[in-house]
Parts: sequence; C-alpha cells; structure tokens
Amino acid sequence: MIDLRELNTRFDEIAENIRSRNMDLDLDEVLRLQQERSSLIQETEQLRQQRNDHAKQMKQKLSADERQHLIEAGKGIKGRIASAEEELKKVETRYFSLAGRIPNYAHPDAPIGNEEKDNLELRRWGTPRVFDFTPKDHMELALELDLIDFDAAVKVTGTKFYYFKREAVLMDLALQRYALDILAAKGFILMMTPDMAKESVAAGIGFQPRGSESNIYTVEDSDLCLVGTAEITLGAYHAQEMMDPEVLPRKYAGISHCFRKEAGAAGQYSKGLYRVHQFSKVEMLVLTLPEHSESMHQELVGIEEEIFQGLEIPYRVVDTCTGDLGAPAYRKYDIEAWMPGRGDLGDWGEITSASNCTDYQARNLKIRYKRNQDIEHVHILNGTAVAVSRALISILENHQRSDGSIRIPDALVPYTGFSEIRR
RNA sequence: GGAGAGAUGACCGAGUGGCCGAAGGUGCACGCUUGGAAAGCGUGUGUACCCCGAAAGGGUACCGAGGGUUCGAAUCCCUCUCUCUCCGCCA
Repeated sequence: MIDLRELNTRFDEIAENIRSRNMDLDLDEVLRLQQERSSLIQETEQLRQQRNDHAKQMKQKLSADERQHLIEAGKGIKGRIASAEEELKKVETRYFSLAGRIPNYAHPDAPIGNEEKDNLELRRWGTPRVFDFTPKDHMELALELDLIDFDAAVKVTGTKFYYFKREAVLMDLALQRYALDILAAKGFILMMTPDMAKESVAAGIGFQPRGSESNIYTVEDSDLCLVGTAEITLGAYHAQEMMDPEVLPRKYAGISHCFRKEAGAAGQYSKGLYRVHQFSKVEMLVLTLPEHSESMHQELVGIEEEIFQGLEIPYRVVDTCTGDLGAPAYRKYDIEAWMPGRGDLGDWGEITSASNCTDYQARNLKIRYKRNQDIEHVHILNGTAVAVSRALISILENHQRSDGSIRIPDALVPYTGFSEIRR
C-alpha cells in the first residue's frame, strides 16, 4: 500500500491516479475513516492512560475502604476501554481494507490510458522474418513434432494444461538454465522457491488470493495458495526485516512453477501455450535503495532484451499505460515478441514484464532499511527472465523451417544438446 | 503423526502480579585516556502509532501470535504458530 500519511497531503494526486488507472474507489470514504480512526485512537489511549494512572494509585497503602472504592472505579475504566477498542477495531478493519486498494503512484512519464493500444512502443529489435512458405503456429508445429500433448492433459486436468514431451522437456530445462547462467554472471543470487505461499503473503505482493476476479488458486483447508509467480516468494523472502543498506541492491533469480486460474480468458489470442494454468518461469526480483530503483528498472529490461536477443527473437519494448499497470506497479515495461503464428499474419505477444513497484510492496511486507537515523522501505522490482511457455512459442514459430523442423538458436544449443528438432 | 523442551531488545541472558521498556553482559556509537593501538573509564544505544509543534515535547502499544482472568500481566489461564530433542513414517 501507499504511505497513508500522504492521504491528506497528496489527496488530489491520489484521486487522479485512481482515475487514470481506471479504478473505482471511494477516496473520500477512506479519508473519513482515517479521521475517525484517529479520534478513536485518541479516545482509547486517553482511557488507557487513565487506567495506568489508576493502577499506580493502587500501589499505595490504602485503607480497605479506599481500596474498594478504587477497584470499583477501575472496573468502570475497564469497561469503557473495551467498548472503545471494539469500535476502533471495526473502523480499522474497514479503513485498511479500503486503503489497501489504493494503487501505487504512477511514474509521471507512464502513458495515460486504459487499453493495450495506449501502451507506448519504445523500441524494436530484430526484424520479423519473411517466410517463403506459410508459417505454422506453435500448436501445429508441436503436434507434428510430438512435443506437446494438450489432449491427454484434458483427460487428466482439463483444458489449459499440457504435457511436454521429448525435446520440449529439454527445452524447458535448457531455457531455464540459459537464463540462470546469464543472471548468475550479473550477480543475481539463484533461488528455487516454494510453489505455494500464504495468502497473506500473496496479498502483500499485491495479488488477490480470493474473490471472483482472482487469478490465484487457493488450497483447501489451509491458508496457502499456489503461486502465480516467484515474485511472491522472492519478494517476501525478506519480509519483516530491517536490511543493511550495504547489501542493497540485492538481486535474486528464482525458479518456480506458476499457477494461474485465467478464468474467463479465452479466444483466439489465448490458444495453445499462450495462456495456460501452469508453466515454469525464471523470475528476477531486486531490492534497492529508493534512488536506485529507476536505473535498476532499466537494467532489468536490458537483461530481458539480452536474453531474447540471444534466442534471436524479434521483439519490441513497450511502456505500459496506467490502466494496464496493476496496483503495485509504478512503471512497467513489457517485451512483446513477434509471434508469426499469432492471428492471420503474425502479431506481437507479451513474453516478459518488468515492474518497478517502488515501496508499495515493501510497505505491506515490512521490508525496510536503516541509513543513519532514517528508516525507509526498500524499493522492489520484478521482471521476467524467461517464462518458458511463451518463450517456447516464440522459438517454435520464429525458428521453424519449411519442412516443419525447428532450428535451435546457437546460444541455447549448449543447454539443449541438440541444434534442431525434427522427425 | 506421537512425546518432551523452549520462544524476552542487534545478540546472549535475568526476570512467577504493581518498583519492568524490561537487570547484567556482549556488540555498536560518541567521549576521556594514549605517541598509536589494546585494555580501562564515562555517556548513549528499539520499533510502531497518536497528539502537539518551528524545534523541543507528551501519550499509547509492543517480552512468539491471538484471546481470557485482574483495579493492574513479560509474569496466571486458554488457543494457535514457530524452533529444538527423541520416536514413528517417508521421496
């Protein structure tokens, strides 16, 4: 959440931000609750002070009569404290539940808008390949090469799951390993993370574990959910900690499975591997000092570009518009790969996403640092190194040959052990 | 899963109803001392929230978490979580 002390001082800015993100939130109500909470706190604290003063009087030598009198008075105070606390609790529950929905501030240069078309294209790399044959989409290629079996998965798990077979298995592992080597060389600490997390942790990162629009699977009879990304587990790794500024920036690269409900997501652009309930991903997560988060954000995008340049995938970098940011993000850059099998003529498809969430998540997770006498929240950034399912789409579709075989980009060959896939 | 032990400040560790935000020690910071260092001596050393304010200040809470008993809880009771040891099971 944002710093709620700024609710008053930056009220108009916060309200404007909510509008530009196309969100609906009664900010006046939040402010009203804040004031109500404040006066209730004053009331209960005053009563507690009375109780403490009163208890001190009891320590003196007293006649039985006086003592009895004071006990009666004490009981009265106790009752008033109880009812004041109860009222305070009610107000706080509502206050924090509403205030927690206030989104992070947006970067002043982030494009304003609600739809994908409002995203700002920053640059392109590579040239979409011109085929001298009709390119196939990844579904067709994978079927013919017996790399992915969606039909069998339907029997076992239902739609939007899949089995990887043969070289696809090694591709999954190779892509992860390829990304990890690049990240390790850049000072990232490699991690394998739990695929589950407490719902409170997911919520702290900014995911809604419950509710109809939630993208998160919850586990019955526990307070756990399946993670949608290692951002959750990596971000919470330092929860509740007071970090030494000397160790910042701290860079983590974590492997996890990612589970997403994707309820209601269907249609042409969601087919095949593009939108699935489970996939493997290498995620970058960085904790920095506030003054370093913007440059670190650029660095993360640079790493993502390096990874996909190595895979020889044409892409463009997009500055995500405010309506598409997601509550925790201050600014977000997506990399969209060229996918020749997408739509009729090929199209761009998101393969990575790098967000600067500034102190928004750190405040929920209580990750702070102390510099001299100042205590502040760290800034947290996250970015996709490789989301295997989508990376695989782009490799299959971009590097297909007329005979249906697939060329493996040189950078990946050391990790796959083969330079092409053919039958 | 069963049995037992435990959880106190940056760390170690005392504390079984009011004198405890918490002894003592270590560490850390500053000062004295020294040619310099060590030792020694002295002083200081948490977080969150609320009020007021230019600053200073005042208040409340926090001894794993949540509930309860009491005029008053680190201390008594209940529930939970976590850690450690032993047993069982297991990739």
